Amino acid sequence: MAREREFDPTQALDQAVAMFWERGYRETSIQDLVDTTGVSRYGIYGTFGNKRELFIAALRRYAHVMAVDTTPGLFLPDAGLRELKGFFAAMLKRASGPESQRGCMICNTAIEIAPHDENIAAAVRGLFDELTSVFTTALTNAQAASEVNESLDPKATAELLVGLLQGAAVFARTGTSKARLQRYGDMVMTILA
Amino acid sequence: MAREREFDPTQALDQAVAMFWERGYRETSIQDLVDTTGVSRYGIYGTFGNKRELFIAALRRYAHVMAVDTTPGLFLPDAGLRELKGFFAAMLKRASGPESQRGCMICNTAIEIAPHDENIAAAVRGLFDELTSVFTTALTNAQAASEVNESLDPKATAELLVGLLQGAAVFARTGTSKARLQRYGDMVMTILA
DNA sequence: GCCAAAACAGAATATCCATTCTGTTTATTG
DNA sequence: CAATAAACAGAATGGATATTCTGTTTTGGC
Repeated sequence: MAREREFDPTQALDQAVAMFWERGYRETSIQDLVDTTGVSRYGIYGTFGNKRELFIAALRRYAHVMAVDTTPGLFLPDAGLRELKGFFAAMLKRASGPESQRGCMICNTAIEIAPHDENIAAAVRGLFDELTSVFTTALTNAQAASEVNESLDPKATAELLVGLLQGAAVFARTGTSKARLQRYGDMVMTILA
Repeated sequence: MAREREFDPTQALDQAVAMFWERGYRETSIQDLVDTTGVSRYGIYGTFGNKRELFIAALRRYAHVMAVDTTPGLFLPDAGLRELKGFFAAMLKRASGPESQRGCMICNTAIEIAPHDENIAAAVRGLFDELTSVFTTALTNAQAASEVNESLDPKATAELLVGLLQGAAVFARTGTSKARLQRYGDMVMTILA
């Protein structure tokens, strides 16, 4: 017995993800979100609480969409070199495309907010840990299949790969050329051989 | 024939570097700089122009101090694996210390400002290029001395190392443990062998 | 059709910020 | 010592921002 909501919260959240991802937290105002999503201030505050909570929801949504959208196979227990390659290829393809300047929202958040907000820092570390864990599994499987150099410690190598991914995200955000990013991706696979 | 300046511009710039490095551009106000440096608004605007110009001066100063302070030998034409190792060790030591949350000012700038300011993006790319060039020289020398795997392409490997350094900077900014950063540094050297 | 609950648009509030302006102080030059 | 050029402290300006508040509109149940 009330007026019904005029917007779809998930769609609005996705639009917020796009804005926060591209411009960062500080550079995205509530007014920007109102203008872009068409959602009223009332709707935003009523649905998401405040700007900080909306940002955290957007970060979670980003991580989830990224995991599911690109190479879902990587997150299965039998993932191997194929899925690892696919994941890096997908990330670098995105980093070479028209949305390249967005980089990686987790990386951007790590730099912009993590040092000033311990909760967000912990969330970012948690996301890095999850990725490390998934990479470790894939590397272990790949070594069992003799697809990856067996002298590499899987966990330490997984941590290195997460670092390499962050490096690529930084490069993407500065407008690094497609050729260079491609060379970078090739080198990542080379060191695993 | 006038009143003399009450502050040392270089010292003030170094204090500005510390603030911008730690908090970023947006989160550092002119008032913060006035309070911390003790320099009047008049002095800041008269000496450095405006906030953006001051930031660019601080970024240049940072890059210069970093190059000179840590492992100056790396920037000489006969640098080799020893200097490369020394540089990474120095960077990771800093990333493990009390100022770890600062990360790397170039990396922070790449994320926070480069996508919205093409001049700064170009400056950041230029700094990455310089580092890549220095790493390439060191890797070439190291290969000639059989200290580094000779099947690795020096330039592509140098670009990978710059990416690894950015990855470490991102980790540092999220409060990653000392042990993990140490393991990361060890892995970097492992892949060169 | 009427009422109450909830959503809407946008005004109001209280800060904060970069930059400029004003009046004052200081030191050098003549 | 007087004049002046430049530096200082801090007020003023103009604009932006997150959040709250107000008055209006909508809708489902009676």
